[in-house]
Amino acid sequence: MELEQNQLQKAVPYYEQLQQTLKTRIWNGLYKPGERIIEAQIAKELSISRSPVREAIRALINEGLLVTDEKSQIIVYEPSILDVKEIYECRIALESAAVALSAERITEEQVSDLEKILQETETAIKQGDKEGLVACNAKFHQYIIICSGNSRLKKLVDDLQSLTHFFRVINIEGPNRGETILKGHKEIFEAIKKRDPEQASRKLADHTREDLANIIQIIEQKGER
Amino acid sequence: MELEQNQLQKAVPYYEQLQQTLKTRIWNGLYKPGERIIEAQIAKELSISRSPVREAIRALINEGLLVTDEKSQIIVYEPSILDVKEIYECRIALESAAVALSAERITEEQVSDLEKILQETETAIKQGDKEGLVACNAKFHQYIIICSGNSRLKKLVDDLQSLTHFFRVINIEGPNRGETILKGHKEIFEAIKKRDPEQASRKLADHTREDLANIIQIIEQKGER
DNA sequence: AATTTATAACCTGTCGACAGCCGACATAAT
DNA sequence: ATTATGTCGGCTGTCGACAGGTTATAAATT
Repeated sequence: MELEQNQLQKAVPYYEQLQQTLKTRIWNGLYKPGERIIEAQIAKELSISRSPVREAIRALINEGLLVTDEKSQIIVYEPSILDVKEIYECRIALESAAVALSAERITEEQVSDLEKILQETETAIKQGDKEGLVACNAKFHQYIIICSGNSRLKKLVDDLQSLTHFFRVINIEGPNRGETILKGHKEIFEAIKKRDPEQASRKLADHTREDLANIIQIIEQKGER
Repeated sequence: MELEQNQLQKAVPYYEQLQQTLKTRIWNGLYKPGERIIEAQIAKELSISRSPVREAIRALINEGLLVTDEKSQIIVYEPSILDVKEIYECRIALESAAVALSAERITEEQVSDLEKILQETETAIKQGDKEGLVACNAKFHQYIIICSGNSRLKKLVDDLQSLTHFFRVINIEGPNRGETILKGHKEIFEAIKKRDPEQASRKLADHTREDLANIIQIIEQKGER
């Protein structure tokens, strides 16, 4: 039967589950940016000991979603404009290199997978499905990295991913964002399909810089109110 | 008086000290690649409890110097040729982006700092000081990242740094390596000095690819014996 | 001798406890 | 009233202990 698991999985340790839990709590704004996080408090809330909580927190610090201040207190990551710029510079460095590799190495099958993602994106836009759009956006970028065939590159991008998530959510705000993003993706896709690393790389960098500009504008706009 | 410290420093926690200790042990080959590492064992050896050891190990896993296998056993990182290639692709992506930024943003003072590093390198070569050469090489690359002014970019490169260390040591083996490396660095330096991001980026990528080719050759050579 | 079974040794994930440090609040001194 | 002193509570870093799952070792069976 379909539901059957063909292989038992070892119990997922608390600290891993917790890492996921905390991550979504942060993403969903349950913990506010700048808010202090306390090991013992979370441990008590979930009726587990501090050890797994500690490990989960350490992992999230590595992901950048939590930050330690001078007094080794732990607070939730607070995006700043400077930081957005830095993160996007990193993404451009990593992803434009990745897409160049992908354009060289991608298989026919992967090309059609990519195309499928673009179609999904189109559907999401038509239905006004914002969450779906964010997901498709992430999926497109992620799949390109996978096609590069470099697992370390993928890991580096994934590490940035937790932070990028914030901005992806912001990024779909603004006039005609869905269409603009899709257009950018299509151009990147075409360059990959033509196996033109140089162009793919440039298109991706342009596209990402455009995202960045949009995000900054929205943040500044919000700040004014 | 001069010796007076104007500010007390908080004690460095065990887990941080230990992280450093373990790192150098791995670098120095005290723990062999592929060798298994056991929390309790290290804890006992150093007469501390498992908690700080655990945290140090987790940190090193993040750096890539330790790896968990399927049974969540912990073993020392084992460089492979595929891996070297992947890591160097990542370095090229990150560092060539960084050097482009540096060429745009570098200050006069930083330019002369960089030049000083090149002079040190020259001295190290003349004196046949291999360790000094490795250090200078690392210093040069690192300082370029700093000049880019992007702290996240720096962190990403630093993360790779722990692994890169292995290969830097290998890289100075081979005929005329010191001179070749220095020549590459000088070219990069000149491009930065001219504030030519495009050229700096290209020179760095070429230089790094050359390092990679050399490293691979040496590794393969060793394998044959 | 080869294979199975039964123990024993080991390791990781988790727990509860304690010490030292820091800040908050309260109380005392000028 | 303001500054100084003292106490309390909270939080992090560290400790030792235990449970459950694995692996290795030794005994038993064929």
